[in-house]
Amino acid sequence: MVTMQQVADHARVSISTVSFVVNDTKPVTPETRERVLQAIDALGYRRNTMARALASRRSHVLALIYPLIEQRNHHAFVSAAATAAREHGYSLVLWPLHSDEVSTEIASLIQAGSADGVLLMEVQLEDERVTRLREAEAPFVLIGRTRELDGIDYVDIDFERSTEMAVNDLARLGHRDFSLVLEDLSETPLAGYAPPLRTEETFRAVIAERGFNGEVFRVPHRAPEISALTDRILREAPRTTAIISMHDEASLALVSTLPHRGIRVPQDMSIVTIAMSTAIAELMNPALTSYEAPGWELGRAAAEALIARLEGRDGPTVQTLLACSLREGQTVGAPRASRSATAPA
Amino acid sequence: MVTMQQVADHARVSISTVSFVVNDTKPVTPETRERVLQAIDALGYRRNTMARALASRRSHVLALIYPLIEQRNHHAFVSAAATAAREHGYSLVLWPLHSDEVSTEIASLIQAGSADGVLLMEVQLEDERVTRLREAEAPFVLIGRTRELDGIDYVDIDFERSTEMAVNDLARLGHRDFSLVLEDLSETPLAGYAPPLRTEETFRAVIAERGFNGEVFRVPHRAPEISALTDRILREAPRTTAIISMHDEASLALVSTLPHRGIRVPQDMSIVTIAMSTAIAELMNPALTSYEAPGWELGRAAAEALIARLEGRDGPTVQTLLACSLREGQTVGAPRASRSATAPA
DNA sequence: TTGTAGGCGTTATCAG
DNA sequence: CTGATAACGCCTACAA
Repeated sequence: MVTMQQVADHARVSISTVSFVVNDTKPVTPETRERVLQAIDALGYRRNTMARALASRRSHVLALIYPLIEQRNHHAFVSAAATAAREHGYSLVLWPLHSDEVSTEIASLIQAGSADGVLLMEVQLEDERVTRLREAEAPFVLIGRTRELDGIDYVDIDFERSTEMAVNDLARLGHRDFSLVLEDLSETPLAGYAPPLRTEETFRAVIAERGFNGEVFRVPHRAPEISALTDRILREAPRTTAIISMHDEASLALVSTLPHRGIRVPQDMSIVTIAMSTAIAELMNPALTSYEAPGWELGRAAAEALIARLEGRDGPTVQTLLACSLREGQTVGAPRASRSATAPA
Repeated sequence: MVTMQQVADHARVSISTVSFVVNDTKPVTPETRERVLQAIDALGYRRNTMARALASRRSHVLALIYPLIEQRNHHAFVSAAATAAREHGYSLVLWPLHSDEVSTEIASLIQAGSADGVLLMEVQLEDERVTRLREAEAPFVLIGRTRELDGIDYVDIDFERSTEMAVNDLARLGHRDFSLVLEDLSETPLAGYAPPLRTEETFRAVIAERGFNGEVFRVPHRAPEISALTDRILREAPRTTAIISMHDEASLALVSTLPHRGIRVPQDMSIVTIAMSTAIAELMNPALTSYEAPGWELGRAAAEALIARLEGRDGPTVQTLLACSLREGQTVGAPRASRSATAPA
């Protein structure tokens, strides 16, 4: 391993001069700088990450804490965060965390100096991890939102706006009778997960405001309930002409099952999904129209917000909301003029 | 921040003694140990990661290098690797790497002491990154296999065996006429990606050995080609009664398109997919029968192999192959006794 | 503009 | 079994 001292010797300067040019922290004459640079090049010097971290008290590591639930598509998000981090000279470590370790592990991560800051995903409305992070005075950025948001940095999907867009886009085509499909997380560790709650709330508000009809279906993550959904909607909300779904599995099931009930998509029923991975939506036949989650942008925004916080401790609170963007598919059309109840097969 | 020295003072021992109990590196009298432990507890001491790394010359970090291609489902794999790492006192950092940075970045990662070892995924048959890693004498484990494997640690899916299983399972039901669908990566950065190559080779061998008929279809990752696949198979390999697919998008397209051609799945055509994310397979209607990739096991095995290599530099080469496991769906059945060509719609 | 020297918090070697 | 003490490689006042 090549050390700074060796570079200094080779360039016939002192070790601090090397440090100055490496970190660009103090002015150095062009000639000296050049000599140093050449020495660095000649010797193949790399400044030691750990020594730097120790001396500067900054690890240049961001920890991404995520639960091991893993049903969703966090891929774009994680990649984007890692990429952005690296572009800024940071690295991203994955910190899988079971719910029962939260209290102990989360503070120690920072106290041990393993990371400078924390990215927290799958945030719940009331989230113990946030409490712990504040207690530990750890710099952090949420991906998602807690209920209480005073002075908290976060980036999140704008579910409110996305839901509104979905209803409005469909209304523009003439739809008046909606069904909303959500994941029922009530019996899972994600019980307090905000997106379905926010979406439902917004849905009800928009529906009420515009005088539409809207039914809400909460569907757990179990095969039987998912399979039964199609018939359930046809039975319990027979007037439905448009389904808005935030339940990936249910969306797919609907698209592939409705035709078997004699209901054509989109002629007899429109379907849109919110925040689904487009990769999957596009694979369906017909391709699902979806409001795509801005995963990549969120990941980047989160990492950059955290770095900004780390580098300028004072800055204003970052509270970024990004709406989903419409990805046209083939599951949306105008409602049939005169369709009423359609009997299940 | 609480330091070892403070703990030592509090426990009225020397700093080295604290180190001995913290690291369990030398025998200490139960009483002294107890005093130290209590001091640690009382002060809330955490040993500083960076100082330890510097002094011990071991960062306890594993770097997961992955390309930004991202079409696959690496989630289980990454989570498992991160989890296993943490269980062993390591952490996993994500190191996104564009192909043009390979030569410079890969060595510096180790030389800078940012990580002790490297996990490399999406390995190609000839992979420059492997060359670089060897040059840098960086400890590494592949997820995947290069052509040359002497003394190289790797874990990989046993595509050969998985393919064989698929053909044999189908043959047992009476199938004799197969089509194999693969991703055509020839124009992509993954051109030398081994799985499709190994699978094709095995497929041809098994087919030949057992005297079956088999056609191979290479399908790029573009919508038109994927949509056209169904008709292409019906046209070019009309006798096919069973399709084996290692192309996720194509698998989905086949399942949802064949019925529109008057071909029922599985009565008229069986379909199995290899190495697809089960999560998706199960969403289809009918649910895809699939040979599921052991993502979680691979991730864990890879991390543990690397750690073993780091801790006992000498150990034997780890070369682990894990076959996919059958996940029954509803897309496989016996072939129709007397089906011949079926005309495209 | 450049150099000197004292940490940063641990580990690890050697005495005792 | 316990304690000094010298690294580890770099950063950063402070001095020159």
